Amino acid sequence: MRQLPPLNALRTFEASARNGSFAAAGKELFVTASAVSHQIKTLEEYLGIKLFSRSKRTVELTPSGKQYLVSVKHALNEIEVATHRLTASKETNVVQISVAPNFLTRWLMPRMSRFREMFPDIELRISASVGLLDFNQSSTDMAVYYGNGEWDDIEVHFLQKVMLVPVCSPKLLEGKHPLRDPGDLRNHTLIYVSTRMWEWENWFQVASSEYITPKDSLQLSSSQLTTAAAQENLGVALADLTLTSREISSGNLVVPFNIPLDTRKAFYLVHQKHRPLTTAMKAFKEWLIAEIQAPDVYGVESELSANVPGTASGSGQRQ
Amino acid sequence: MRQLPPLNALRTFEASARNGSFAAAGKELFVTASAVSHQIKTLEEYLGIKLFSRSKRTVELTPSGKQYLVSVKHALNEIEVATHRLTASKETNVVQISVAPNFLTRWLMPRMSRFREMFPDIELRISASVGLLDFNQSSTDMAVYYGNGEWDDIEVHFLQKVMLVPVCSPKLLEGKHPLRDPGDLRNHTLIYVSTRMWEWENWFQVASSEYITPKDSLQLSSSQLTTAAAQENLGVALADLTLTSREISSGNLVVPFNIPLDTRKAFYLVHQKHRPLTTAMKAFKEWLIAEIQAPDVYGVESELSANVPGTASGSGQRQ
DNA sequence: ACCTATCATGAGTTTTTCTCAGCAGTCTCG
DNA sequence: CGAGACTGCTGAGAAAAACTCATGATAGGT
Repeated sequence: MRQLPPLNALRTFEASARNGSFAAAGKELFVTASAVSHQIKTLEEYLGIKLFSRSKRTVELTPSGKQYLVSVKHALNEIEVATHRLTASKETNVVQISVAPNFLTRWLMPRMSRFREMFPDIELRISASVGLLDFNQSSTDMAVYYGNGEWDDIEVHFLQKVMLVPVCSPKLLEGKHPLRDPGDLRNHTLIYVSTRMWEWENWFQVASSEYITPKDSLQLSSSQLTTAAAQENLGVALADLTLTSREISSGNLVVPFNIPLDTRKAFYLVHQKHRPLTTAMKAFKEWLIAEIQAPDVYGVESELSANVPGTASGSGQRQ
Repeated sequence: MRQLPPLNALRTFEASARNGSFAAAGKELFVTASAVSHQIKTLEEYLGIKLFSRSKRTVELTPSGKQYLVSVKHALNEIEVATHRLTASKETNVVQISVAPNFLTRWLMPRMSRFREMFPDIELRISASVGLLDFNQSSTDMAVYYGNGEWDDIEVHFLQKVMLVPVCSPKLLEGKHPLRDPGDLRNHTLIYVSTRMWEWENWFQVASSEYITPKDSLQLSSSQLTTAAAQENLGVALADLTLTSREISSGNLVVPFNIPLDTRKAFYLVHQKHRPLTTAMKAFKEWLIAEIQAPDVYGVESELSANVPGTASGSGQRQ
């Protein structure tokens, strides 16, 4: 048997806290400020704890109130999302997708137009976000995660491995410090993603070379920025081969050493378990899977051979 | 502005679903079955969706109802836990702890009496559980997790690394297939934890030996069982040195090769972020940290040398 | 100093929720 | 087979909860 507080009072509490005022909360709930005051009083009496500290003109949450609000907000939000999901037509043609930023800008965005051609009726609402999300707390339908694929309580579908290779601007190769073997990197700036400092170290291991302390190093917060920095001739970064295929084939980036580091991480398409997919969701999922298995439009593989050591300097002519 | 369904009706809905009957739900809520019926009807009208399918004598959840129930239950549970946490005296001397099974039985249990001596007033309520838990959904105060320490939104405190070494019964060494170097393991049964099949392979890598296909293999579901199986002379298992120190020093288990595999995983003490700890919680946390740093009571380190290759057969005399 | 905004409180009103009574269907057991 | 025990639905009236209004108090802005 459950022991629950007066639930309607919780709704009033949450609105009051959010608005920072009983009067404002009353307006939102279409009742008078007096009604709000009564409700809060009831709740406080039930709990035996003051949730707001009153200073005759303004109200402010007490520490207990703040703590309680977090959970109440979370719970009400879940109810709201669940109710909306239930009420919303089963056959909407809108799909809300949250995508790992790098995958979004370098893979999905360039292919969006192809999806829209195939499914002009389906509206994709895309947002970028790192890390996991709680499907019970957001109205997001599906997501593209970056990681090792080990997540609980969600349906996971493998999309694509992430293999890192060093990339740099073609100009870098024209400088006085050539890149003939991995050890030559000591004369260059290594660009790190600050949360994944170990990647360069691992790469040197794979390249059967000792880890070198680079001339300079540059730390940036995301792989998007490191790739951009490499392109701006700021040094050498580690980037995924597939995701940078456009820059490589256009000659904006070159691969001085075609030695890939297997990060053991990948991109995955995920969605809620036990949830029947709408037609639109199914269409997106199937398109994504088919598209990712299709041969690369930009033909990296063939181009790449022109950018590996030996012929690398030749590719610099374009830029 | 929020768009919430009638919240009291949700409480009734949840109780009805849980009890599988309006009458039973009524009893639980101290109202008549009629009141329950009215409430459910109101909710269904609000949603525009039937939650129960009525068959004139019994009610059953519709698919939509089932789906909705999951979220409603989750949300109400969170409210209940939060309310209870708020209401409960700030200075209770009860601490609820969820502990990884292997750590519980092999480390915490043997030391519990020491804690009780030091803090006779504090009552520990301990349960074993694998994987993560949601502190917003359970009244657990703290937990000991096994993993890589990368968890979001919780306070994490490192306790102890997990280093795996092969262990077996001393009798095994007396058999006709001695264990002189890792390759000799091909003549024995290797015991695996079924969810962590790769550990043996990694160990052979560390032991600079090729991965061998063992004579037999045995898969068990937890490291508790694999250790027990090794002790029962069923083969060779990988076990954590610290956690099996008692068995090793008592001679029930021996370490044929003192080559540890660093699993990169460890035990961590975790609790909610931003939550002020009670005195009892602080006491347990500090005791645990101090205890884990204290020199091992069973003096494994000194004993161990007697159980490594060369002198290993000698340790078999005890058992 | 005065006007306005905000909140508390208690009495009275409105709205919501609950009970009761009656009806109907179904399962059980003698 | 049929009476009795359950279970659920419904509508009307009763009970409870929620809301409004009036009043008072206090603080901030002008």
